[in-house]
Order: sequence, then C-alpha cells, then structure tokens
Amino acid sequence: MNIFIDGGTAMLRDHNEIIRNRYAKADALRAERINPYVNRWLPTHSSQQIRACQEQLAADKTRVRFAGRIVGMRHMGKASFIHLKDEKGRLQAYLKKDILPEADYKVFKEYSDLGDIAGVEGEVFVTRTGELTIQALSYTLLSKSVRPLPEKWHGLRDVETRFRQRYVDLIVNDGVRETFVLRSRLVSSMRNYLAGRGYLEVETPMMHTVCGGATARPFKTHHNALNMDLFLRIAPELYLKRLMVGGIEKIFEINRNFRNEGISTKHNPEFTMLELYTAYWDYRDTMALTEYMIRHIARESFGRTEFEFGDIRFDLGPAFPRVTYLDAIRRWVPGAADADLRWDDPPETTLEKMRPFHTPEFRGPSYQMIIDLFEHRVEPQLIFPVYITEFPKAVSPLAKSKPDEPLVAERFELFICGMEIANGYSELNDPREQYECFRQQVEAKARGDDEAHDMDEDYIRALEYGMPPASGLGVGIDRVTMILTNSPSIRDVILFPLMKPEW
RNA sequence: GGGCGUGUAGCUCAGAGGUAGAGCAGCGGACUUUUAAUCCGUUGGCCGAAGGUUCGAUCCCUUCCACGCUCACCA
Repeated sequence: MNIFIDGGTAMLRDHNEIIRNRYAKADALRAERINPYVNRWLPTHSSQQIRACQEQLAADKTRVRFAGRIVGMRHMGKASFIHLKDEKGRLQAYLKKDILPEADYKVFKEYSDLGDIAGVEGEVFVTRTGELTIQALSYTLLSKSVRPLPEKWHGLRDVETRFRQRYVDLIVNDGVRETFVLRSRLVSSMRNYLAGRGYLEVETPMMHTVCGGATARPFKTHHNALNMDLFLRIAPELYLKRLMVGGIEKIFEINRNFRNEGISTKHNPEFTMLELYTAYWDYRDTMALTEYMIRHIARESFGRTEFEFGDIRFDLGPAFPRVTYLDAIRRWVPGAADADLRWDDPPETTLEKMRPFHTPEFRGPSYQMIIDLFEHRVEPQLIFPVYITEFPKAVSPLAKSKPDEPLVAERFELFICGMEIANGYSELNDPREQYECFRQQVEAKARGDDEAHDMDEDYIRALEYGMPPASGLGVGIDRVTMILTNSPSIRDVILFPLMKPEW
C-alpha cells in the first residue's frame, strides 16, 4: 500500500521520499485515532530477563510484555518475524494474522517500519530453528520512526556521522554502548575507591576570573550582567588547594576541563579529569595511590589487569617502575647511555652533550632542549606503565622542589601506551615562592607566552594562611578509558566530541 | 595552522572527459516457523559547494566547506 497523505510537515532540509512517506503513516494512524507516540507502555521483562528465564516462561505460558526498536523484519505472507532490540539485546517476535487482533495486525502490517519502537505481549516459545521468540497476542506501535536506519549488515561506518549522530551509532553499532558502559563503570569504581578511603568529592567553579592550574590557552566567555570576561577553567587545581587550606585533607573532583588547543586523537577541547589532593603526603605517596587505584578499577570494571591497545599489550598488575626524567633519556635514547645532562648547564654545554644523539628542534634554555629530546625520543617508547619522576622545576610552577635540588620538582607523570595518563606532585605551599613563580609566569606572558599563568593574588593569600604539606594528582579519564577499552581515538570514548557545525 | 587523503541514492560502496551504477533499505506483488529469508517487478541522485578549462565536467584545474590520518601545540 502506497501511502501519500499530504499532511506530514517537512521540517528538515534533508527530508526525502522515505521520510515523507513515514510521516504520512503517522498521520494516517492519527486519522484512525491511534497515537503514533504513546505516553506509557510498561514492559514486564527485558530481553535479558526473558532469555534468562525462558524455560520457566515457556512452561508456564506466562504472558510477557516486551518493547524495543524493530531492527529486523521478515514477512512471510500472513505472518511475520521481527527482531526487537532493547538496551540489553535483541529478541524475536512472531506475528500471525489469525492470532493478533485485526487492528493490531493492520498497525503492524501497514504502518510499521524498520526502526519503529514497538511493544508486544505474548507467550515465549522456541521456533523450530531454535530461536527464542515471543508469540505475539498483541502488538502496539509505541513510537513512529520516520528516518531510515543505516543498512543492516554494513551498519554505520562513516566516522563523521557516527560522531555527529551518536544516537544512530548507538542504535546500529553494538560495542559503542559497551564502551560507554565501561567508562561509566570505571568512573564509578574510581569514586567508590576514593570515597572508601575518606576522600571528599567536591565541585569547584568551571568559570574562572583568573586562569590557572595548568599551562594552556583558555576559552574566553563573558558575563553580561556583570560585564566581565570569564575563562572556562583549564584545571580545578587552585580551587582544590584553597580547600586544603580550609582544612579538608582528602579531596577530589571528577569533571570537565577546557583547553583552547589543537584537536587530535588524544585531545578534545573539553575533557574529563580526576584531580585529587591528600594532605601530609608527598609525590611518592600519590604515586602509590595512583597505581593501586588504577589497578583496582581495572580489576573491578574489567576483571583483569592485562589489556590490549592496538597491537600493544600491557599489564597493570606488576608494580609500575619509577624512572627519573634524566635516567629515562639515558635508558631509552640510543647513544645517550652515558650522557650527563644537567638542568643547570648553560645551553651550549647541553647542546654539546646532546650532539652525539640528538639535535633539538630549537635553541633555548637547557631544560627546554632536554624536554624536547624527551618528548620526541622517549615518550613514544613508554608503552608499559612507567612513572617518570624528577621533572624540571622550571616547567612545574605549582610543584615543590626537592629539598636538596631546587631545580628539580617532586613531580611524576604516569605513561601507558606512549600517552601521559596521570601527572602529580608535591604541592608548592610556600606563599612567597609561589608568588615568585607566578611573577615569572606573568613576565613570560608579557613576553608573549600565552599559555603562562596569570597572577592569582587570592590564591597567594590563601597560601599565606598556611596549606598543609600535600600532594596532588590529575588523571585523564578519557585516556584511561581509551587504553582500557582499546579505543584508538579520544572521540571513541566521548559521547559527543566537538565537531564543526554541519550546516 | 602545515602535509596527505576522503566526500557519488537513506546506508555500504563501484565507476568514468560523452550526461549515473550495484547491494541493502524503500515501494508494488507472492509466501502462516523465518534468520543477511526467498522470488517477481520497481521508485530514489544539483556525484560536498562555487568558479574555471572544454563542444561537453560528476571525472581535469582553482578556491572554499566538512571529515579522517599525521605534524605542530597540548593532557
């Protein structure tokens, strides 16, 4: 039957014949006083429950009510098989003309399409080919779908459409939902782990008047009533440490940060961080916590510690080795085994020492050339879990120096699969030293470094009241999810990654 | 931002300087236990956008847009 009722209102620019036709079906249903978008229809069982109790349900001839999206349809003359998919799986229903009420059969046969949400009530049986099926005694169209789904066995491959229309991706591509279920599970696991150890979860401002806590360009916004520029936060760090001043000794926040930087398979402008602070600890204690926590969430969420990421295999079970920054260079850069690099060497000396194995891409202070070397030659090799420690103080303005080495910060980063997964340090709490660091940052900014910190006078004032010795941690939740779910791009673990407008 | 690549029907993809193809979906028909059901018939396209070259461009050239990979920046 070819329905062309000119009542459907085309609303979007891409409406085609299929869509117009389906809108016409919805109108035709309305004309017969059947609501194509019903208000309420409660299933008695999920597909999972029916599957689990199938023998019992079949033996008792229990009437089950089951609802889902029609993802498969096979008409056999006056009978049809359809597959209904709910959140937990898909289940077949068998619709026979001489069993269904006439009206129900008409709604199914004339007005239902692949993609519609429908409910059936009936008895459970097994077909002669062995498939668990509901013999439908009634059929209800619950929500009319007017837009055709992607093709049934190639599915939706186009990555752009998958990200822009994640709802379709979730409908069609099994495994996408699984990734986000796992993400949710591991975040819950993390929360429970920390709550169980006495950490208080807090929420600090996303809109900052002073931008700080990390080195990154911010997004700028504006408050109209106050006529004031604001920044989306690049890190919650300085607020969390204010709370440490306030006497909260164990604290964490899991939430979004925003950085106005490039986009890549490892970078989304908004991303989720765990930040955590513990009073009276130093960075070694935080390293231990980080390791236990990551191992714990892996076991609790996945039941294992061994994972694959692309063609990399790694194990979170064994202790994570700790290697200092300069040792890592000696260890992983060919020809650098005997290099005696020092943060305080003059640039010419560092250049001379590096000549046998590396030519920096630029000339600058020794620490910058060493960092350049590390990031290009060492980082890609850090695929198994490893802590890199003893970073240069010059790039750690919020970290505390080692007692006997003022140029070296008590700081670590955790690398897995060549990615920086976590970053932590002993927190600088000397207000004068912090002020001096900020002052240098402000100078750098004045010289054109647009990622340098601003002066945060209130933060200095807070430190003047006294912050206990403490250590903090930041963990990139998206990246942890990537490596644990074997997702090659950060966009695979963010439901709605940022895209330029389509239209 | 640079480099490389992609963009053709709702989806997955072919194609070629001469005016557009397949499979699935859709539509019409047959079929009361199918499984990518099958069988017969059939409708869909501003070939990403705009210019240019040409008798003729979806194809060649230029610019633009979107997306992917990659480098840079960064977590």
